[in-house]
Order: sequence, then structure tokens, then C-alpha cells
Amino acid sequence: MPRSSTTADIFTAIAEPRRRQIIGLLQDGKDHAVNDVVLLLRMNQPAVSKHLGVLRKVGVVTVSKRGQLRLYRLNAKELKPVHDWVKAYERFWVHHLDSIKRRAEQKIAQRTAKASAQPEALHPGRKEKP
Amino acid sequence: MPRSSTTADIFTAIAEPRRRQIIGLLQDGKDHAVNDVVLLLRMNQPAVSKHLGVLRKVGVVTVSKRGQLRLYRLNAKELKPVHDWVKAYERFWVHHLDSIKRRAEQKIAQRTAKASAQPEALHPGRKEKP
DNA sequence: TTGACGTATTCCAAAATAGGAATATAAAGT
DNA sequence: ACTTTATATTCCTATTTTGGAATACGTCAA
Repeated sequence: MPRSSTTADIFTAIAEPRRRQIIGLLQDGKDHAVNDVVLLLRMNQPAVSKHLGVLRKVGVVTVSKRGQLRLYRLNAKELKPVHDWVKAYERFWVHHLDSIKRRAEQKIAQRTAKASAQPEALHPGRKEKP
Repeated sequence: MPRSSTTADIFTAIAEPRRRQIIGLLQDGKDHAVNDVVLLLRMNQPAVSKHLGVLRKVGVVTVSKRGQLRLYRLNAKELKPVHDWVKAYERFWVHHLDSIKRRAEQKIAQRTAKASAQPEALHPGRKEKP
């Protein structure tokens, strides 16, 4: 089998760098005609139309007609599944400053309070089932 | 041309549902032998090896050898670019309660202050070169 | 050594992609 | 009616992708 039908999935839709570029262009939340994208991203028009078609199919952009123009607008909430998915891994690189600060303050407080007490938080062993 | 060489890009790597499944399996941060994945996800072994190969190429998993086993471990910080990218759109669905309340209060304040201002945002015409 | 086990790789086929060029559609201007 | 402008679609092709089957590789155990 080939790659699972990509046009129906937001993850595959944003896998294309140029589509991410287009999405980035629509960040302002305003309407943009196809030609705006063509000029700003220096892509040729059919390519832009096709990419916008993919983005429209997955719902991450919407279209409205004004005369001969097709005005595309970002529907960013369709990106939420991606955000939700990747958020589950945030903890692997985000070191919560609060916690660090809190622990630092704790240490300082301990040190100043009884300036000779044994530091009991210096062996950060895994406290699995305490 | 087909999709630009995908195997070198984290966005394309996670475009595959099964690869996201595998990543999800490695969320615990522990080592997992290939066969673990095979059994837990009910995929056949070559498929798992291939997907793990892709994930390894983009660096989102690392391998270590123990005997005949290949132990794979998540290297989640490689997902940070995805998080950073999609985070820019968070504001479209996260309604910070503070801000909403603040703006609502502002509006109410304005309305009560001069209760007859004309709404100037109701004709969203293209303001090209105003 | 032989065999069992765990994993990677190769070969194949089916499906899908993105780009380019050309063309079609459609609305607006003259 | 004709032309220009804006956009979508079609046709074509090179390339990629995934799954499946078979096979190769590497390691451990008799």
C-alpha cells in the first residue's frame, strides 16, 4: 500500500513545507486572494491552487468568493489536534521554571534558616512508590 | 515531482499514523525492543523495523543494542519544532479567559461611555492602498 | 556447528504525490 | 462579443511511499 490517503488528514496536510508556508501567510486571520499567495511565496498559480485545495479539504482554510477572487482564510482550530498530540511530549523539553525556582527558593530558605542543617534534597533519586 | 524527500523531516515522519502510534508507545521514556512494538501494535515485524528506521533517521528515536535486541527509546525533543510551529496558532482556539474578560469590560465601558458610536468594521472590503 | 531467535534489508507492486504545462472555467472590463 | 484577469482543473511524469513476502544478518544457546 502507499502512503495512507493524505488529503484527508491534517498531519499529512502540514507535512508539506509549502503548505506550512501558506498557512503561515494566513496567520493574520484575514482574507487572502490566491494571487496574494502566488506573489508573496513566489510559487506559480496552479501550485498554489492545488495546495489551497488540499488545505481546504482538511478544513484548515475556508474560501469565500468576491467577484473573480477566491478569498482564503485560515481556520486554525483545525490545527488543534496537532497541538494536542505534540503537547503530550512537551514535558520532555520544557523544564518548568516555576518548579526550578521553587526548589531553589526552598534550598535558600533552608540554608539561611538553619545554616548548618544537612541538605536532604541533594540526592535526587527516583521516588518510585515512596 | 513527488513529495519532497520526506524521510529527512520530522513533519513528514509524524504524518504516518502508525509512526505516531509507535511514538505514543515510547512515551514512557523507557527502552523498547522491536518485538514489544510488534506485539503491542499488532504490526508485523518488517513494518515496525521500517517505521523505526524512519523515526531514527529524523532523530526522534535512538537505538541501543543489547544482545540481539535493538532497544529503541524516544528522543522527544526532536518534536519541539512541531510544537513550536503549531504553538503559533494556539491563540486561535485558546481563549485566555483574562483577555476575554478584559476586552469585554473594555467594550462595555466604551458602550456605556458614548452609547452611539457607528460600527466601522462591518464592511470588510479589501483596503488595498487606502 | 547447527539451530532458534530478533531484527534489518531487499524486492516487488499498488497507490499517491507534487510540479509543469496546457487548458478550462468564470467573472469583469471594454 | 471580445479580451483580460483570476482561479481551478486536467494530463503527464518522475519520484516516493507503504505493505508483504522473502531473505539476509547477527546473536545466543545447545
